[in-house]
Amino acid sequence: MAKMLRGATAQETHSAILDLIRSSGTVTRVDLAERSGLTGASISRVVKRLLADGLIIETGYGDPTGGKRATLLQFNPRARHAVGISVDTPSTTYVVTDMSGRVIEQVSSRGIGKDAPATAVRRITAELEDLMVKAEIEPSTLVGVGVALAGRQGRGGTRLLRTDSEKYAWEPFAVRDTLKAAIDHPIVVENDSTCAAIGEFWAGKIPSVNDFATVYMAAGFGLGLVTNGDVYRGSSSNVGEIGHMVLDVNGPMCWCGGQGCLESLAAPAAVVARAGKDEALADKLGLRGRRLSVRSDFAKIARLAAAGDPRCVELLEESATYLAKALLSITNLLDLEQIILAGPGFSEAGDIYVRVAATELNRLSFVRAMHPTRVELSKLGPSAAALGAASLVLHSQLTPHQNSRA
Amino acid sequence: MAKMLRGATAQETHSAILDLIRSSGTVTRVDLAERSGLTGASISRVVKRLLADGLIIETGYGDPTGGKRATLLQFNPRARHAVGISVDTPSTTYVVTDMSGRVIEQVSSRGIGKDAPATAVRRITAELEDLMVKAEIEPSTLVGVGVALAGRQGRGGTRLLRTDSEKYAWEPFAVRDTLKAAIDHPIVVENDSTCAAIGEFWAGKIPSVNDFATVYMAAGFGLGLVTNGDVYRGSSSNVGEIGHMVLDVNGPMCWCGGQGCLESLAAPAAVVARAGKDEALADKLGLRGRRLSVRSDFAKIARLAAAGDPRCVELLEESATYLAKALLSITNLLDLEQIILAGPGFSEAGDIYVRVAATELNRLSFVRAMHPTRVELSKLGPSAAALGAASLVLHSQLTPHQNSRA
DNA sequence: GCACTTTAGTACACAACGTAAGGAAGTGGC
DNA sequence: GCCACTTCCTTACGTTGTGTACTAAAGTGC
Repeated sequence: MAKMLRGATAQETHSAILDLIRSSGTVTRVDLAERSGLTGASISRVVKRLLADGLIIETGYGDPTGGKRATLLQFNPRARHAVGISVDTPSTTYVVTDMSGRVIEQVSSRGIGKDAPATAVRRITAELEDLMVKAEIEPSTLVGVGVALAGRQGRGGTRLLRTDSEKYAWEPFAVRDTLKAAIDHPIVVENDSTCAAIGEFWAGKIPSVNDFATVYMAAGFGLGLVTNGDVYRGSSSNVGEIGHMVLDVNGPMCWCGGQGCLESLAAPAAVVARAGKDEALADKLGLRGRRLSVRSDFAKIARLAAAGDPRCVELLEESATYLAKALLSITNLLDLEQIILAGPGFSEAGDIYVRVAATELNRLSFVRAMHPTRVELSKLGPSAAALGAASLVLHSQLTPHQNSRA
Repeated sequence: MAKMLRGATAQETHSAILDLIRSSGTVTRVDLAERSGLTGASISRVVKRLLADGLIIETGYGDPTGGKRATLLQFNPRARHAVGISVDTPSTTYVVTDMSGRVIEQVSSRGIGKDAPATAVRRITAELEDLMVKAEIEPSTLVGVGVALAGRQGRGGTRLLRTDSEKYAWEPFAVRDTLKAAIDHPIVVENDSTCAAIGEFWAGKIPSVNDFATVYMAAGFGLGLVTNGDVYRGSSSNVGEIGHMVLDVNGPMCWCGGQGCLESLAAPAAVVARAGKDEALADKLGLRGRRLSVRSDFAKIARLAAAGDPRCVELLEESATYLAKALLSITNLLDLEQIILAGPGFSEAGDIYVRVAATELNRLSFVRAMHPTRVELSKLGPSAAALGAASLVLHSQLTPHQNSRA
């Protein structure tokens, strides 16, 4: 057991106040005192320091209320920067953000495909350095680098789940140490769904909800959890493997060895497979006689559904119904107030998933009598994971908890 | 937002150190300094205070190690007491414990049955006062009273789920305020599965696992979560409603409105119903032509199964398999290290459930490559919830977090 | 213009922890 | 038996961060 006790250090108080300023937009010192529970005197001291560090700025005076007008304080997003990288099979996305989570620069390159881990990491390192130069980021203003990937934390470090249409393999993937050696900044590695969750919390400005989940759909499903405003990691940082929740004990076999898993019933591959069995639809989509990427076929179906094609809508509603059942179970289990749908899988026809899930939750959730459970699409778009990875870094810098092995 | 910042107050530090002493059995001041991260000087101060309060005692000297021998410190469990009450339809259980969670006095009375809430609470209050006198508890040594019940926290306070064989009803049940008026001590109300979880953590001495769940089976299923050594409550203290997890999307209708819920497939009522359809078994159990308590019939089946009756074993294995699927989903979702089965439902043939669940988790869980997920029966017996309610009070007293609205 | 309000900052007290130093109790060498 | 050394524990004092009380600054309204 390392250090287990520590008073509210300057560091913690400073970041807590900074976080208050950030999330409030524009505030006065008096507001801060009220909301933080600290006295005006303490706020004065902390604010003085934050101003000196350039992390906040004074931006004028508030409306008169019968006395001296208050000085308005604002977060200064451009004082520091963060980088987020989403590593996935079809593509790698790099994002540079300021401290408000706003994207300053964004670059995509080809995914890691079938590259050996060492090769892939080397390329990522090089591309990251190029990006830093291109975005003209003063190295001293870089808070850290976050990496989102479809992987898990194992005993021997990070392991990546590589999906190759039909094949699934876990591979060791030492991103952290390699990047650490190349650039002298904190590196945080986290799985993509967790990144999406924290990104939503941070950049998506979830309105005052502290317990929510983000469902991330790419090749499969993942769930990221934010509880009490902090990432929930579980006993070994492998939270959120919902792809293999059992939804039909007598259902079809899944590659994981189970039966009736969410993934085998509702993931893009399942939808595409069903489409392939429908001759008319398969012709329409050009599926016959070839083997293309599941993800692009799924995107095609989703686009047709969004355009109103009844058969495609039906296919997605089927997938959405399975997902809704899983979300119902999860909501009952964790008493969630809000669920966000994020990731490339929802980018074309996420509305269908939102509608089906919201209906199901309002009809059957156990907590619906106490509070509603909202279901919404992510506003971050397909780069939610990369943006989330950057947010994770911001989060560790701007919130008082020490929440990452950085 | 109330107070959000505060340094490690004396209160917090004292309880953290006290908790260290309790969980260590016998320690020296030097041990405490090492494990807490505090310096010897600070430990001296805190220990002096704990000794003065009678919460710990000096019990001799350690082995010589080439210098002055260390003074051994021990937790003094009898310095304070806690009361736990489990409120359920068939019976009410009262437990008085010392601070180590050891039961000093235990009393059962008839359950609340069909009593009106006000009547039931009045009786509970009276019985509690009798118990206090009988157990000869000095009021000043009582830390507080914990209440476990199959209910939820609603907008209007606690609500109780009353099961009457076939009928289910939510009733307002103002335990807290009524008890508060009768005795001048902190009252903590929590649902039975959460109580069982924290009781297991506290009195069951879970060996150094901080993330685990307790499944509580009575009339239905509930799940209590302990994460980072603290109770996880979710957004409105209604965590753990696993009874209506969807396990079979095409399964039988459930009273909740859903289909294929865990409860309708695996709860005691489902097992008894299946037994009733087996003519030979129904005769053997004396089920025919009468309508008795589901719980006592289930207990009878479980006893026969424990004795080896093949048909009864089969019935319980079926129920256990459904539960195992639910636990598999939950383990994948939350990355659990340990699952404890507790409550009256497991008291006769819990072994069968343990065996089936452990097999399933080791075969299919996603985290099994990283760490095993152990499944064990509670060592607390059928009064797990009551003991847990008492533990909840101890927990709030002995751990540095303020974790209950007491 | 003067009383009052509200904001912001200063001076000092208090609480909790760390550092440094020393006393207390024991071991082992000569 | 004396002395050097080790380990445990306490006391005295410094540091840090917060609260309280007071004051200065800036504005409003009769």
